[in-house]
Amino acid sequence: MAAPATRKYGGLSASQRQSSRRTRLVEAGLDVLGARGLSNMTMTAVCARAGLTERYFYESFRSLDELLVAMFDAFSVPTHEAIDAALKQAPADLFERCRAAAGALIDSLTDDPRKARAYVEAISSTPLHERRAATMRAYAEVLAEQMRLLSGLEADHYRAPLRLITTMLVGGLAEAVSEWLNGMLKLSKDEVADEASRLCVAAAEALSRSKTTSTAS
Amino acid sequence: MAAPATRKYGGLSASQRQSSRRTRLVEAGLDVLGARGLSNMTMTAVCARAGLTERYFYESFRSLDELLVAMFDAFSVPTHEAIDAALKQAPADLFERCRAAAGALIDSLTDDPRKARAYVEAISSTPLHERRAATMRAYAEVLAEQMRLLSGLEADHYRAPLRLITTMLVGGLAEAVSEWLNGMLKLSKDEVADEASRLCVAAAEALSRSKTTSTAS
DNA sequence: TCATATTGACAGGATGGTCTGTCAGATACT
DNA sequence: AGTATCTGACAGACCATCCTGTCAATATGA
Repeated sequence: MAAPATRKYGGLSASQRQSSRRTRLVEAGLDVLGARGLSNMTMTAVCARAGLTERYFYESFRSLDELLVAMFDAFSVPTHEAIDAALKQAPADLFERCRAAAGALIDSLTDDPRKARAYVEAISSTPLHERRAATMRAYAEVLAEQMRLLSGLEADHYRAPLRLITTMLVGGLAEAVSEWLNGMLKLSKDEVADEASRLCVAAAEALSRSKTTSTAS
Repeated sequence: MAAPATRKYGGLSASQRQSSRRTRLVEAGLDVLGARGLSNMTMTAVCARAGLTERYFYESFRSLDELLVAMFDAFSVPTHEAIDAALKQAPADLFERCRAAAGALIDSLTDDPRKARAYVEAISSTPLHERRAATMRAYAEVLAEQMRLLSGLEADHYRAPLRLITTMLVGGLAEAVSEWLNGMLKLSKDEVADEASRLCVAAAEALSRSKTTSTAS
């Protein structure tokens, strides 16, 4: 009985239309999450906001959690790219590189007010919490890499402590940004990035000092 | 019509019985949260676990969120007390005091396996997230106090940066403990506490160095 | 032993959200 | 224009949970 059909519509192919709907749902999700909070973010509300029927929800996502993950990626991926780009341009100095990365992170997170709200609210979702943990681990690894390269922490016995320290620094920055977004920290963007980067440098120095017995290679 | 009645039952007064039920609900909440996760923690499940009818749930709590907050307090209060006690005994040295506090925190969190699970899961709840934020602020303030006293950071212009740094350190420790509980960090309890405390000392030193121009009092 | 408080069990309505199905109207290909 | 596809609107079944009410069984004090 002929091909399973796939016709142009509104000048768009079937897959274009589908991915456009998906995008609309993700955007609507950000709107709803920002405006009404996570507990009021239901499929019904998201679909209404997107101007789509619930039927189309299942076309792109199997559950709200899947949408949540897609929303997270929608702003965590660009953020990650911004950080990568900033790092590529920064000079080979630990403080400068931390500054560049932290600045890129904060800028990326604050360029869309919805992101800020989502970033804070998002933690209150179990699947997102896991996603967030994975992202944090990745950032911690990037930071560890920088420290290894720029502070001579190559030795193997640094691995575990370095991992702990970078986890703390990255987690700490996340917490600080969260507090800053809530208006609890009376500092400018730049000051936040500055202080955080200084702490990274101090941490690297402390680490290289603490095991000084076997580092004079 | 006599008095509104209040009779002993099982050797307990009315208020004793009520508070006992409340305790049972909190305990059951910890069990359910630990065993089945936050999304499966419903009133029905908690009541079943507690061996109480849903009617009694409303006697002590108006909503699941209220129970969640009570559960949080049930282990955050003892933890806070443990930290206070540890700080009282510790010598007047920043590293030692950080070590004592961090050790007390970790010990308190790991003495009951349910706490650990709850600590990780708990973040995925909006009301708890706020509670957590308040607790973190309190811990950050305690740490800031220690730094001020023991590292000569009394000057007023330290306030904002110090607050940022302590927020990062406390938030970082929380993240690290969370990762450690997940088995992502191959370190012993003591090593975690040691490294974290060392980072606190390094942070204090960096802070006092960075504004050295006006500190030579 | 009797009366009354207290309890646990259960029933069931109310609510809110998830899904699936139908259908008329709009759009595009021939 | 005619036909087939695609779309959005709606209806409503289904389900889980919340929450309240009733009631018999039990424990207590008099």
